Amino acid sequence: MDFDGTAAVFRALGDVHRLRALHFLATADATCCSTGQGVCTCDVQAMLGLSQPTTSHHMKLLVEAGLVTAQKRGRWTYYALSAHGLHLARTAIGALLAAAPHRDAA
Amino acid sequence: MDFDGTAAVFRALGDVHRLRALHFLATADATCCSTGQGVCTCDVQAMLGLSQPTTSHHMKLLVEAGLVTAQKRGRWTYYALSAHGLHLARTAIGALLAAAPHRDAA
DNA sequence: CCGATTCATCGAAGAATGTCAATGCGTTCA
DNA sequence: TGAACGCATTGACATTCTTCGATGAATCGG
Repeated sequence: MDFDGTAAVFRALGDVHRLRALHFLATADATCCSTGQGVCTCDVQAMLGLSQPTTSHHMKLLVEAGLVTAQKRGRWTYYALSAHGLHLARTAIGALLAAAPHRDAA
Repeated sequence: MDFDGTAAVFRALGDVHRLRALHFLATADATCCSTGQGVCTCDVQAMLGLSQPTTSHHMKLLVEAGLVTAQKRGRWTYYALSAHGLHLARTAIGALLAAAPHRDAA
């Protein structure tokens, strides 16, 4: 098991703003930014209410963790969820959950 | 969605030593410590190679995150996985993964 | 071209985290 | 009762993280 890589993914998930950004990417339709082509940095920034550099920093961390893909098109950078890091996380959680006492599985 | 609680769980998961401790709890048989009654702090400490206070600190964080239960029996504190936090984490991952593009072309 | 726009990077300040040595607390055993 | 044991807490320190303002790089419109 790749503890270092898995811990890095969880560390990226362990921030409220990043978690909110991921949830936003999961539920946003394409008609957000002025372009209507996807979710760009300014959309995430407006949703989070953080400064632009901070938003950019968080998105970079998510990309590095393999949770998000970034695609630069013209002036805008569009983000989308990536299954890479999410799979890593789910595998680890699943392995632990399989060994956990599933008594009150609520 | 409870972003704060979920982020707290992920933050607890985002450390190599804590991840290793969880994996240890998931795979350890009861014949570890001198007592043979379960996994105690000294077992985790020996496995991690950290100091006793640091180990205790990590285990406390895991308990607070709902990932581990602690039971004090005599002189020893026995730990076990808890489904509580793990379910929170899996639900969040599942929601994101359901919205992620699941074409594993790469 | 020139200005405006979108975003990334840099530098710094404050907060949070990981770590250990020293100490305290409860339990067990002689 | 006293000594040893297992563990939690405290205090301190170094590292990392979060955040922002200022600045730089690339792109589009006029």
